[in-house]
Amino acid sequence: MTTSGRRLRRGSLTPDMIVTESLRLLDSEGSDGFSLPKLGRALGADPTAVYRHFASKDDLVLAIADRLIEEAMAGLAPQPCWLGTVEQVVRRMRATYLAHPAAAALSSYRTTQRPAEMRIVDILIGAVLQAGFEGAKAALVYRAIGDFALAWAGGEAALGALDPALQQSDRAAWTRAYLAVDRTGYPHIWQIRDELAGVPDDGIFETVLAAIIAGLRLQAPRPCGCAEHATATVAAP
Amino acid sequence: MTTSGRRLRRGSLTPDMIVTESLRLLDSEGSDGFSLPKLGRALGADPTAVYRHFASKDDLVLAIADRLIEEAMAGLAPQPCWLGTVEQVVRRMRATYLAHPAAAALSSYRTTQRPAEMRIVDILIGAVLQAGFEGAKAALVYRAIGDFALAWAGGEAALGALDPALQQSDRAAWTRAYLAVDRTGYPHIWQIRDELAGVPDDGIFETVLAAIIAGLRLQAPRPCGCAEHATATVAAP
DNA sequence: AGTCTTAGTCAATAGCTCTGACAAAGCCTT
DNA sequence: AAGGCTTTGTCAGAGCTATTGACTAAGACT
Repeated sequence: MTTSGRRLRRGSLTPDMIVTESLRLLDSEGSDGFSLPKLGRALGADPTAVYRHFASKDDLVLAIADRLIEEAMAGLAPQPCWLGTVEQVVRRMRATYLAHPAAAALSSYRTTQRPAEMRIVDILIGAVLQAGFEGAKAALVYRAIGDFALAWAGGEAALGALDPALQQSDRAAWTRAYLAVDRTGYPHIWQIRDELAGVPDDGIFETVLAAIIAGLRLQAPRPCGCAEHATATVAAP
Repeated sequence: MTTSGRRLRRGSLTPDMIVTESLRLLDSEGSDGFSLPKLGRALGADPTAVYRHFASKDDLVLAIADRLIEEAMAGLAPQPCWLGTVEQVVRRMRATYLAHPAAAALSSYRTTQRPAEMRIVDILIGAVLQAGFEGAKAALVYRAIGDFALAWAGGEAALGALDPALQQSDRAAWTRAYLAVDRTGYPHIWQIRDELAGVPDDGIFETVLAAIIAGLRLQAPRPCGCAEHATATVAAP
C-alpha cells in the first residue's frame, strides 16, 4: 500500500499479513503476478523482505495452502447423514478452490499437517466409520473420498488459473471444433455436437459427485436411510 | 547426446525429436530439469535452438500434451460393455500420466484439439450413447467422465512430479502424524491410525473408479448386462 | 552459379529465486 | 539510562529463466 517512503518499521511485516497479501495478489493478478519481489513491493517493502519470514517460496506456498484449508473448513460440522457430510466437505473444498484458483493451483497438492487439515481428515473418517466401514477398508474409503475432493477441486482450480485469454480461446476452439466436426470420422461427437459446448461446470461436478455418492452408498455396510439419498437405489420389482 | 562440436547440420532438429527429448528430460530430471536452454543443450544444440521449431514454451507443452494422449490411446478400442470402455479409458489415461508424471503435471489441463484427443472424446461419447443417455444429458455425462479421468490422473501425476525427497518426507510426516495423533482431539483418525499409512494408491484409484462406475450404472437408461458390472446392483428379494 | 529462405548461433534484456553483507530498530540486561 | 544482542528490513549480486533481434551458414530452387 504505502508505496515508497523510508525504511519500514520493525514489526511491519508478519507471516499472517504476508499470506493475506499473497492471496490478494494471486486472486487479482493470477499466478504470473505472484513473485516474491512483487509481493515485497506490494507490501511497501523491499523485494527480498519476505525472505525474513519464509525460508523459501515453497514455505510460503505451504502457508497459503493451510490458509485455504482453514477457509474451506470454517464452520464445517458433521451432518446427521454421513453422505451429507461427505457432500459438504467436497463442495466446500471446491468452492474455496474456485474462489482462489491461482492460489489453489499452486498449493493444492501439498499437505501441511496443520490443525485445519487434521480436523477435516477426522471429520471425513468419522463419516466413513458412521457408514459402517472398518479398519483397512475404512482407511481406503476415506482416502478415496479425500483424494477425489482434492483432485477435482485442484483440477478445476488449475483450469481457472490459466491465462484468461487462453482459457477463452480454449473454450472457443472447442466450440468451433465440435460444431465443425466430421460426421464420418467422429460420429458420436457429431451426434451431440450442439449440446457439447453448453455443459455447465457446476452440473459436471454435481454429476460426478452424485455418481460417487451413489456408488459409495451401494458399498456401505450401513447406507444412510435419509430421503435425499434413498432415491438412487432402485430395486427390481 | 553429441556434446559440443561445431554447428549442427540443417535437418538436425525436428519437432518430433524435440518432443521426444523433452519427455526423456522430464522423465529423468523432473520438472526442474526442464527448461528450453537445458533442452537445447541436451539435443547438442544452442540453448535457443528450440525456438526455431516452437514459438514458445507453451507451444511445446501443448505438443507434449498431445504426445501423451497419443501414447495413452494407442490401440484403444471400445469394449462390448460401455462401462468397460469407460474403465479402459480412465485406466489408460492414469497409467500414461503415472509413467510421465512431470510431463503430465505440465500439460494435463491443456486441450490440444488434435486427432488423438478427438478420437478419445468420440470413443467416450460413444460409450455414453450406448448407455442410453441422450442429448444434453449425454453431453453432461461425457464431460463428467472425461473431466474425472483428467482430474484424477492429473492429480496423481502432480503428486508424483514433486521433488522425490519432498514426497518422501511428506509421506513420512503423515505416518508420524497419524500414529502420534491425539485420541480425544481426533478420535476417528485415532481409531484407524494403524491402517492409514498403508493404503495403496492403486487401491484408492480403483475404489473411486468402482464407485463412479456403480453410480453411472444406476443412472443409465441402459445399464450393461455383463456379469462383471451386474454384481453392484443388489435388488431386494 | 547465384539467390533466397530458414535453421542454428550468439548476444542481450528483463525478470525470477535466493544468498551474503550491512544497518537500524527495538528488546534485555545491568 | 547505556550498552549489547538479536532481528528485520535493505542492498548488491550470482545464476537461472523465457524470449527477442541480429547474424551466419546450409541447403533448396532458379
